[in-house]
Amino acid sequence: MKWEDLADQPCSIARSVAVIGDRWTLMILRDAFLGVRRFEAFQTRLGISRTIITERLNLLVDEGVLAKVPYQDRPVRHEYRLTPKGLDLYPVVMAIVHWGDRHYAGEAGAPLLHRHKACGCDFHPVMTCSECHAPVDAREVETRAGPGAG
Amino acid sequence: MKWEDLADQPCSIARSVAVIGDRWTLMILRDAFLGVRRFEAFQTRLGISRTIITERLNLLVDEGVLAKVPYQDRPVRHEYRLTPKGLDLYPVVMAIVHWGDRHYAGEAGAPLLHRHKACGCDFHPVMTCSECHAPVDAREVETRAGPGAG
DNA sequence: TCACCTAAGTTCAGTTTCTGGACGAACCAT
DNA sequence: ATGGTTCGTCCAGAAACTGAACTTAGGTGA
Repeated sequence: MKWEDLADQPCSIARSVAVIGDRWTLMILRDAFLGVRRFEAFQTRLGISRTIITERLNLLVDEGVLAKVPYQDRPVRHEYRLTPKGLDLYPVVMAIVHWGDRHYAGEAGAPLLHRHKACGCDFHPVMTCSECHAPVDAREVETRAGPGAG
Repeated sequence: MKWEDLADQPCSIARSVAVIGDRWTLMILRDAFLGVRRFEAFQTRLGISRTIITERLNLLVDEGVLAKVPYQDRPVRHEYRLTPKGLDLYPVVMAIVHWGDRHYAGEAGAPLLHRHKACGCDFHPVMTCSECHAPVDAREVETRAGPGAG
């Protein structure tokens, strides 16, 4: 299998991974959620090849995860903003952050804290069931083919 | 920046992405959560180079995400099982699945359904606040440097 | 007016990584 | 003896990534 074929698999992970599943794309999304919007800022923060920044930003724009919005004319300059589809990735990003916090934080603790404005507390994300609202554990879930299976 | 440097960043996303953040590793984890345990099964299901399977499985074992457990002697054969650290990735995998279900499912619907045994319902994951238990939206969160910041 | 600066790319040679396919090791079944 | 299974390794060629220079379109200061 090749990368391009991932998008055609009857599997939501494969389809998502085809868009967001490489190292630099995930790092770009992290920065986007931290408020980074400009090409130069992504490039400087990540310190990777401009070619890759261009390519990844274009892919995310093509997929509707980011929108390219002009913020000045003469000369035209654009910034990259998360779309609603992009904002929907927040649980993915937070789940990854939380796993890193649990398993790779040093003695000092987590590099970043997240405060939930609604309640005012520092929090970590908890995955709950949409139906009974209880926290869900991997072993309590049964997976089976759905209507969109191949 | 190079891949190896990601693990040394004062950022939980970078550290996590250094381990799980490439296309094939995420696909291997998907299969692991679906019950796949053997080298041949991973290779056949993914249809990618055996070299990559070997390399990725070894990385995941080194990082304690999978454990290499012998299931027979003469000749010794191993299977790869999710460790508790690996099972902690379930929210990451489910968040990715859910994003794919929302934005890439065809007319037919989701390729896979997930039943929460505790309540018996098909569900999707909801990210909630560990403190007030309310669902969390990206715009309700304020991020700031934590004790482990660089 | 001229030199220099910024932002957002593009181009390209050289390096690293990935692929597909063959091969190897250690055993089992017939 | 021949073929099958499982889990790899090895290698040449293809694809992806890197770093550095270059481009475009305009702005700044002297």
